[in-house]
Amino acid sequence: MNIHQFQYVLALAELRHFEKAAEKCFVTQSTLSTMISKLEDELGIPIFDRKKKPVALTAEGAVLLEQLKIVQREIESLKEISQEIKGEVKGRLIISVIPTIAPFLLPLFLHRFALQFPQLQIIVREQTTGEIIRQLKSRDIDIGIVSTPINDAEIEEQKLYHEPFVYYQAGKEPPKRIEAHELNLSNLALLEEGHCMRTQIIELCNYHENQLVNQLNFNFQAGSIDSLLRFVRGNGASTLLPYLSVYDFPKKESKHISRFSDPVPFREIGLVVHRHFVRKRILQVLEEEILKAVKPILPDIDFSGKRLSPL
Amino acid sequence: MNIHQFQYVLALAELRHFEKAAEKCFVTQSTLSTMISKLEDELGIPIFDRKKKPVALTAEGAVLLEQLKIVQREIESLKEISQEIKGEVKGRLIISVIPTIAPFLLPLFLHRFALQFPQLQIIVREQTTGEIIRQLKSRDIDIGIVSTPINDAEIEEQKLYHEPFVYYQAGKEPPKRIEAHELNLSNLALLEEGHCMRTQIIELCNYHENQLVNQLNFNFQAGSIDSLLRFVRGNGASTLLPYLSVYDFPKKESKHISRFSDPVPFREIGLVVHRHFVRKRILQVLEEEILKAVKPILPDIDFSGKRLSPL
DNA sequence: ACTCAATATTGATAATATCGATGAACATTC
DNA sequence: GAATGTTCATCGATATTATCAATATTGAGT
Repeated sequence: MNIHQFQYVLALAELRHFEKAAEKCFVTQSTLSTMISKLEDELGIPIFDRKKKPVALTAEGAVLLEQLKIVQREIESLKEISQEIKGEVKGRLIISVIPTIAPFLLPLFLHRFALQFPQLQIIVREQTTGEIIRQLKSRDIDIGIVSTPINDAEIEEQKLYHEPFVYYQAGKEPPKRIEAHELNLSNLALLEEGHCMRTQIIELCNYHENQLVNQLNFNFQAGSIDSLLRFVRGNGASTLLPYLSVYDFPKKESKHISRFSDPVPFREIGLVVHRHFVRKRILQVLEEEILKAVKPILPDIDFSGKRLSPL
Repeated sequence: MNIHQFQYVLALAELRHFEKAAEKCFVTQSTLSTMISKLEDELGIPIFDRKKKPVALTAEGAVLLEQLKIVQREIESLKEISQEIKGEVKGRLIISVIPTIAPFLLPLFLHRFALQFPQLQIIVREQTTGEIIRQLKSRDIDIGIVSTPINDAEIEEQKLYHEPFVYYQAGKEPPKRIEAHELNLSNLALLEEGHCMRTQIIELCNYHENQLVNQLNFNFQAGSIDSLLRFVRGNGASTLLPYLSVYDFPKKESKHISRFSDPVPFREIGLVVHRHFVRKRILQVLEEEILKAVKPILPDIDFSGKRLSPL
């Protein structure tokens, strides 16, 4: 039993073809075939059914595969820890950010962050919180930037900052300051289902015993803040926006913004990783860079003890 | 990099002596030395400081060792899963039971349980809940039998049964039935600190707003039910006992027992294992055997919805 | 029956884990 | 301070095994 055999099995399970799997592992088909057979013999269980059209996993093989993936990941972690210790940060890092953060936060820090790890291939995606958590658990992505808390035993959270919501009213100019409970909820437009910001805002309204009423006779499914804003402007509607999305609005646009007076509704933004994520240095630098970029921009509000935390 | 190298490092880290570690791994000292060096080279980090009198881990080595242990455990799990699939149950199983359960429950099922797995070497210990949880996490033991719930993300629980407490009064004969709130708390003796049953009983008393008063001018630290009972009898004191500890009392002793009338205070007993415990079949048979042994003995009380759950 | 595609097998070879023997470093003993 | 013992590293030889190229086998489709 050896580590290569594990890789061969994983490759074959993925590609379902001996030659292709062999190629992926940089060995010949004969080697792959022999080594997988040996592992099966040693475990005493056939992992693959070679009679099926494209080779398929046996029922038992599927169970073993799950454990093999775990073993493989832990061995990867071993290497990553070594690199961390040596101060080397190489390889590939996949960061996934929710759509109500990504377009505003990423430009603020990503470039400077990437410069610090020239050997690291950084891939950034945009996904909803649910997708991010799922993929963190399956270890398909490395780091998520979402609205915390998540409260999942498999996920570790690292608080970053609190981001206030602001009120946006198209058409007219709302007052500079507004109370949360006096929100005008007619024509309040929201993001489509699946975005945590939608849920947060609905809960915020319920908390103030405002009833959400959509007076429009049609429904628009906005998947991003940008798209939401276009809709709101085009229809004289209103909405809530996260602070970072409006901080660089041109003067003309700023007139449509109301800040909330105390207590300011806000959301908490944080980094999330799998419990077994080991590249602590990357996480630390990422946190530092984000905070360095965001702190001078965010308004200086004390959110401690405030209950209007997200979700 | 290979699996043997992992074992060599673990053995050396444990024994801190190349020859002894080599012996443990059934190889020569030269092999062990070479292979460990190779792993260190490949990782690029010295794991051991060979200049120290008995070889010592380097600071970095200590970090790597933790991950190596994880890898090793996951590979063990792979083998265990294979054996489970094949219906083979071999190897060693360590079960740890809290002292207020062990002497009464174990004789009821252990023999029959062991018979079902003739190839399994079963080791049973007695430890407090805290020790059991700690050792489950470090994977030094396999299964715990404790009073649940534990509520720990790393621990999985499996409810077994509810066990009522009874009241024991030395010296005189208490009534057959007693209400929880009319407990005579003077001279109520308890187990020493660290036993969950002690905590549970104290909470029970607080719940009924009884104040625990020890009128004796000395203090006895009882570490087991048996020792507690001897103390109680010798001093005309009283105490609460778990049902299984009194169900086979001789007639003369039974007279000192009061059962509680509804709502009966009770504790919940359950199996606990580490999240990554994979020998599901053992767990299932263990549960079956315990329930088979205990169900005919326990009184037929409906505990559903009762709030006096333990701790 | 023939052909093709996919996997298994075979025999040779290269890589490497292991061993026994020996060397080097260092502490202990007389 | 020379001798001895302990402990780990190193070396050359050997056994094991992973790998390869070539070929056989299997099964499905024509």
